[in-house]
Amino acid sequence: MEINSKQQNILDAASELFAEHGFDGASVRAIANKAGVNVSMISYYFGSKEKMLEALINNGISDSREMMYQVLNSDKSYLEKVDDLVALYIQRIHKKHRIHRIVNVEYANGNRNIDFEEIAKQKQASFKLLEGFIHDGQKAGAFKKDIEIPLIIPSIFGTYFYFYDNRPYYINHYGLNTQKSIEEFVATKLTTHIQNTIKGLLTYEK
Amino acid sequence: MEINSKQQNILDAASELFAEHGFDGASVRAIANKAGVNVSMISYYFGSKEKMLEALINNGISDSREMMYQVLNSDKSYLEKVDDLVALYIQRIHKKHRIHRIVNVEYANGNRNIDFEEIAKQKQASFKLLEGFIHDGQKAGAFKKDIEIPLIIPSIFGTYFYFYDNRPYYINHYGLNTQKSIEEFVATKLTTHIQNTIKGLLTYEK
DNA sequence: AAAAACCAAACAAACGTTTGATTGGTTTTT
DNA sequence: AAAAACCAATCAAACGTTTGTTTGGTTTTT
Repeated sequence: MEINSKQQNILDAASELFAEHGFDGASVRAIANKAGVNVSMISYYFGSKEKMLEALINNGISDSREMMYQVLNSDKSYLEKVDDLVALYIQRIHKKHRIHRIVNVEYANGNRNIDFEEIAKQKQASFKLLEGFIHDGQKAGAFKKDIEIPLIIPSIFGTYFYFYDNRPYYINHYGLNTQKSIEEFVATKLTTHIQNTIKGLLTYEK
Repeated sequence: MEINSKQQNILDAASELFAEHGFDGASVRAIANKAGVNVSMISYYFGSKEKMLEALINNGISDSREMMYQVLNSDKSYLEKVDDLVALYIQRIHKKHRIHRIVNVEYANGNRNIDFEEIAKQKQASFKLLEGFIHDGQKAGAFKKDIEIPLIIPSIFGTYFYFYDNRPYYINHYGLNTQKSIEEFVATKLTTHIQNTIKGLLTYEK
């Protein structure tokens, strides 16, 4: 499905309102209003509210394998690659945090009949890449044995999302008054924290 | 506000449906139906749907300081205390994961006018305890310097929630076919993973 | 002039809430 | 101790509003 600029306006508005209020909490009228179009345009362009959500998801998620390859095939050390990988993950998820949030919620409750197969495939492929990298690092002696690899992604993305969900608290705690200062915090302190967490996990021996 | 058994039935039903479908996605009729009461009982007992949510939250969240004291005042080593602390966190959050999920969502979007002050106070007190513990461990040389302490909680809770949100994936990956096997996985592999993550974070030197 | 884009209005369905009546049991008055 | 008053609990029905979607017609683009 190709998306023209007006359709993109609608998807952008929907993305913001879905992320903020949830699918059920964001009415088509509110979305149309925010996008500056007539309510009926949503059905006209997408068929229904639910299909609009599907279009939103399919348009928003992009493959990350290409960029992972670049990181993994550099000539840096294993631990430096961990840093780069985490930074890449956070950067990508933060850029599209609204859509990731929506996908997460809708995937978790499974109420909408949306096809998540394509996303599941990408996740699986991305995981295989990560798994191979960890195994290589273990063989090379850079990482310890006994790592629960499937739980690494939750540690990275989960930390980010929990931080983001509790933004009001951290904005107050760190004095992040502008959008820019939040961006900076994510790119620096939060990213560094997660990098240290993962490097610690991969090297920590009881 | 004191809660009788019938009111508790309603809150239990609401807890399940809110966690599954979100506040807007769970209708009062569905909740009343699940609880086996008449629709009007919700307004009758709680005043409104939103006030029921407030009662649900206030009744569900319990103070964790007492149990934290016990862990922190034991005669174990710093790293053993980290293990105990993480296990305590996960155990408590998992026991009431529905309510924690709801609180997280509603706190994040801030659409409902619910008073989160009491919860914020508990979080802050709990954080101060953790912060003191980390500082002590740093002085004792058990933990490294330069730890972003406010981000430790996101690393613990975030990992758990991301895992829980993506249950379908992990159920398939680990073959967790029964509720019991999920409970066991959370108490063993997931808890161990998070313990290792935090211990790694606290001791990892670049 | 045919096709695509757009819109105000209307639609049935679902929403949270309120209503007025009824119940069964307790308290107060006679 | 019988009669009257009272009460919380419960219910089906209806309230006004909002929901997502469709309609029929107009405007704009090709």
